[in-house]
Amino acid sequence: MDKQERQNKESEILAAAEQEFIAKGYDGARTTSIAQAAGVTHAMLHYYFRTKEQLFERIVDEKFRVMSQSMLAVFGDPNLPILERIKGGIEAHFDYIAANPELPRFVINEIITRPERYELLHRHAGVIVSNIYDNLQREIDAAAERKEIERLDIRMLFISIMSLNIFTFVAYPFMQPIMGALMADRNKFLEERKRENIETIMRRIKRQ
Amino acid sequence: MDKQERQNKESEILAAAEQEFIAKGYDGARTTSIAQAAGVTHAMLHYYFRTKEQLFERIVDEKFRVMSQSMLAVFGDPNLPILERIKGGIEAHFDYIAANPELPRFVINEIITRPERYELLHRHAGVIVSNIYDNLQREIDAAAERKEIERLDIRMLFISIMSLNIFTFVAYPFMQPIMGALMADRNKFLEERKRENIETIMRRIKRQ
DNA sequence: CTTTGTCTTAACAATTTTGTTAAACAATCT
DNA sequence: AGATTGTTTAACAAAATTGTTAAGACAAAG
Repeated sequence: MDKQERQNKESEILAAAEQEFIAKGYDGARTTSIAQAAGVTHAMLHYYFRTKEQLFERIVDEKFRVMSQSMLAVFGDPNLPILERIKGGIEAHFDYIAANPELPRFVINEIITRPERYELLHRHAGVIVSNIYDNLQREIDAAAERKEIERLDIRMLFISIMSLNIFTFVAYPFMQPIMGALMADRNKFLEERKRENIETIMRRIKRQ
Repeated sequence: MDKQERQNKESEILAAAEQEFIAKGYDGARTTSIAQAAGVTHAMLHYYFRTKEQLFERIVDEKFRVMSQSMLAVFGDPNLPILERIKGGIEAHFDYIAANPELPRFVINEIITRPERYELLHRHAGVIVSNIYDNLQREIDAAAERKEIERLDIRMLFISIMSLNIFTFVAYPFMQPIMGALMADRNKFLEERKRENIETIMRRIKRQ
């Protein structure tokens, strides 16, 4: 067996584990199911990753990283003028979540059911928060001073953007059947929803 | 043993089960832990509720009902003028979730990890959606015709309101430590956040 | 005060699930 | 080839967890 095949097996287990853990959570996931889905015996899974716990950590670390990146995306391109920058940030964040629609729910659940892991995202996110303060808040204050936009707390805006973008995906499965035609075509709905989120935030920002 | 004591035991088990299921999910919950928290032997738990599954269903049914009610609250008091009505709806919904902050996450998880139960909320929520259409959309259209507010799809507005209100609570545990002073005092933050959500939606509605 | 049905306990059974091990097997290096 | 190293398999062990049962305690009703 050559190296490529081995790595292949490892990554097949990881892929199967990701699916299983995201779909069923840590407690609901079964190492035997993961092994079966990956096409290996369950002894092999333990050979490669030792324990369920360790396998899970591999997935969680990866997902926390992606989640942190998605949050960074909200802050957009610093070279653009403030309104363009925020608009681009919303769009980038939306697209990021669209590419990983199950990410937020997984991460939030993980944090709530196992708070000890908290700190990992905390460390990642700590950097983000510094960014918000040191850069964007100043810029917003300046623009507000020039009467271009409303005076506001970037953290509140950040929460609003995350709310609007993330909820769309987290709640999709249970909103879809009660929304009729609006959500029947997923791609069309997501396009409309993205526009709606941008519009909502832009109106919150612009001076009336 | 009289009836009251019996009912007491039953409701103690239910209370303990609610806590455990919400905190750890179905798979993570342990019937022995529930029994212990309720102060009964685990055989008693099985005597009263037969299986873990049946005990869980009792909790889920209750939570689905509360969730449906909270969604209805969004539509506010039909006797008020449209802007007042929507503002009141946002506020009522926010307060509803504030009183049951773990409800949305629990319900969404339940639906996603066990889609077969889907239909329950679907049936409940179907009624809601009829309400939206037959009443509020008409009223909004009329107000838009009179140039009082923007023309918009009530379903999109509904999603936005739910997003802003629910995300606040679902994400609280992982936003709190990265938000510093803003979220340090929970009650103060929730008040500010409620105002912010109302402001955000009102600006989306009002004609510019 | 006996009968009836309900409640309680403790021990146990069945199953599921994670994890281990020893031996077979394959690949690689000298 | 022979030794060494790493991989795979099948069977097994250990633990946890849900659920059952038999025997008896207890309260309520006749």
